[in-house]
Amino acid sequence: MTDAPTPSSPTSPSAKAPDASRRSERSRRAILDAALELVGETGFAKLTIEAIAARAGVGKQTIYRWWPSKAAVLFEACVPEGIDPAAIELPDTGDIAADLKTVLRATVDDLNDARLDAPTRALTAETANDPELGRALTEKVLEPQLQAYVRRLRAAQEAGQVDPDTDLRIALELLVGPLFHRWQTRTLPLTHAYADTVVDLALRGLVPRP
Amino acid sequence: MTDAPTPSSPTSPSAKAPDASRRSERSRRAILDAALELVGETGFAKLTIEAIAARAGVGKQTIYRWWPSKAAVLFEACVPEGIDPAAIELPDTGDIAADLKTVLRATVDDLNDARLDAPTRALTAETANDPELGRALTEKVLEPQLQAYVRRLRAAQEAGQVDPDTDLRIALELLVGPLFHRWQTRTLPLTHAYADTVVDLALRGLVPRP
DNA sequence: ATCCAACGAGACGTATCGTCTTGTCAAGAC
DNA sequence: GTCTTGACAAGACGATACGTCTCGTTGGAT
Repeated sequence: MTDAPTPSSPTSPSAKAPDASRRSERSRRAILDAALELVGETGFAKLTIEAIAARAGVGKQTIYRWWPSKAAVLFEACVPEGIDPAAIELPDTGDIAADLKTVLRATVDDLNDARLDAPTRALTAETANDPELGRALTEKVLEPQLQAYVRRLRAAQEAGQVDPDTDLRIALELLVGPLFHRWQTRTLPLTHAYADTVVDLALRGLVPRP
Repeated sequence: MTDAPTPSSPTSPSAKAPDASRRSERSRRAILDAALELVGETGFAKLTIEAIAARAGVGKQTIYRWWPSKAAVLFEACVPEGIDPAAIELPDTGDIAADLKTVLRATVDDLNDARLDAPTRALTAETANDPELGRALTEKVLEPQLQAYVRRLRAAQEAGQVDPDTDLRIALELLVGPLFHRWQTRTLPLTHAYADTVVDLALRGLVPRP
């Protein structure tokens, strides 16, 4: 925690400092691919660092050197690094209800996709034990998407389709919260019809009062 | 649920059938108490069967004999068996908005209570890897509460405070979904003010149209 | 061309798993 | 009152995965 490996950087909080410029991209990709394969085959609970290393044809140390946990590996495998948070944009046809239905239907499709569902559930669950992962997931994935909702809702607000006094952050949660709740609890199926109804109900609460 | 301990049932799918009538209630309580203590001290991830057994002064086999997983132990420790699902009732003062705010504020307080927060998060997370636990949690804890919401909303519907065409199951999710979303993602704090705003926004979408 | 840290491989000690064995004990059977 | 039975506490056991640590080897930086 307190020692600096290279004398040039005494402020480094972490113990060692591997040289990223010498890192093997080939090994990195093999590790991420192996992790994705294995999590699909055996699930996250049975996923082990040793199995990832074996499948990737890689020494265990190479994994431990660059990632703090198997969750971090899977996170990087699922979330491409080079996404620009500001580039995420919701459609804007001028009809807020139609646009929200389009987006929430797409979200429903994603959550029903087995390939995305398993890793997403695993990572979401792991945030309960791994606050650092939770922060990364929120910052890199969740918040950029939520901010896109806020921007779209603000446009609707300026167009007079949403009550000007409404807190858009809460408005957004009124839309995605129910979807998220059903997905997490598996109480009832996630369908396009459900997404549409949520939008209709939420919007009736968001439109300006006469 | 379906097995008979006496050898008269050869169709029992499981291997053995321990005799529940000879079970030691003393050991059972010691195990549940130890599990609760340890999960508070070290968290669910570091909770082990061996540690529970040691703390409880119990042989490991006694745990393996009666519970399938550490999650099942914690579940039983958190959820008293003798609760009547139908006995859960939301307040009904005739004012649906006030009643919902009362209940959601109480839920906020529960979720902010560290003693309840840790085990609840652990169990919720574990459902991603343990479908059986998820089913038990839904059936014994979640659904009884959600049904209480539905009953209260139906009363409001019959009193003309909620649109008669509204699907009450989705209405309920519009209320609890946002709370649940904030709790899970830890994006923003859960406050009474937030609960109130959610109720106001949701209800404006649920009131009958003029 | 040289250097050196990352690399693949895997040995190592530790921790926990879930099963199995042993002797003790209390409740029901006789 | 004695006998039988099965849960119990304790812990040995082999298996598995952890995270650290050598080993040579190798490929990118200079």
